[in-house]
Amino acid sequence: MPRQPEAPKIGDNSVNGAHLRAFVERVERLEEDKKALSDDIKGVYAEAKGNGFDAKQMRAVIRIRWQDRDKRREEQEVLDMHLAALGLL
Amino acid sequence: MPRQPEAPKIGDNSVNGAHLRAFVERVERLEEDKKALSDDIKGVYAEAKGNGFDAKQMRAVIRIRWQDRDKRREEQEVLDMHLAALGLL
Amino acid sequence: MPRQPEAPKIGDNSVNGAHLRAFVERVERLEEDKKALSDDIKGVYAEAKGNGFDAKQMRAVIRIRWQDRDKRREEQEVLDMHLAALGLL
Amino acid sequence: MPRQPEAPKIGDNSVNGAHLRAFVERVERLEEDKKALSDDIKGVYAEAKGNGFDAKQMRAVIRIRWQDRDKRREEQEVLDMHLAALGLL
DNA sequence: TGGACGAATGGGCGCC
DNA sequence: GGCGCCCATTCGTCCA
Repeated sequence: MPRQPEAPKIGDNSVNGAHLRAFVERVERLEEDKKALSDDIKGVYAEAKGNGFDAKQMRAVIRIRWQDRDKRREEQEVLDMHLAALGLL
Repeated sequence: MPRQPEAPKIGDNSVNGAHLRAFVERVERLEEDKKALSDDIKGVYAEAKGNGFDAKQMRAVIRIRWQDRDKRREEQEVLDMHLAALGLL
Repeated sequence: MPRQPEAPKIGDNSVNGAHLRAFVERVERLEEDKKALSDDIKGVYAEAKGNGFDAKQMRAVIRIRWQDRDKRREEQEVLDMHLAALGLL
Repeated sequence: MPRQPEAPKIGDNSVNGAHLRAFVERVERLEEDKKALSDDIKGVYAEAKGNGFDAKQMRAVIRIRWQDRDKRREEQEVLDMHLAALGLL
């Protein structure tokens, strides 16, 4: 018998609601922080623009650097997989 | 003559580069924090799921509450405008 | 007066319907071809698996090679942008 | 003794590598074709849009027709099974 | 207003 | 055979 997560039960409404509310509020709080960071980032771009830099260029640079990091990590993974496949890890 | 921000000049390369680098790194730092928050949010959804709540529903709830807040604020603004128009504010 | 694309007019129903149908059928045909390719790809992975290769590893390799190509293209773009910013392009 | 596919052996590296490379390139080729088709599909949607049709609606239509086709096929299968059960097929 | 970006949904896949 | 993860596509939002 598949044990799906308990559906909300009558009688548990209030406690359940409180539980749900807590989760919802945690998410909302985090989302607010996230939005604040987004605004900060925009601010930095605006400041950079005021100093003669182009946002498009900056984004391109950042993307490259990001890809570099990702690529390094992934290459490491591939290497590990190959080593593991050879029984050397 | 409209004074648009100075384009990068040859000869300023090093100082300019340092300047650009600073902006780039500030953005990258903020982006990392933002990503961390995104992950936290996912964590909360996962935890909620483990307690029998559905992420999709939660998102719907959060969207509604968000709209409500916006609506309230807007209504407050309208009210303030009316009061101001009546010289009561 | 903003000229938004003509809304379907009463009386044009049949011609309009024929027009829409033509677009829909073109998309459907292309989607079928695409699905066929997806199946081919699965076939190749299956064949490779039959020869002792692991799909996960292959995917990792392909992803890396793909990133390489992308990265090259993007770096070229960044270079072009920098050159353009210096008035050298 | 169950003959599971040979794991890559040390000493077979080069031939193995060539083999793997062949599979990888076949996949990459197919993926490119697939991407080309995706782009074609986008092109059709763009063209339709230019003729006043909405992509979202078109997608809905296509989805419905797809489901219909599936349903028809399934019903046909059921019918065939019944006919076969009656020795009429 | 169209394009770019991030988030969200749905489907495919392997694991248990 | 169900479950959770991962990827592809799609949808909404923001900026130019």
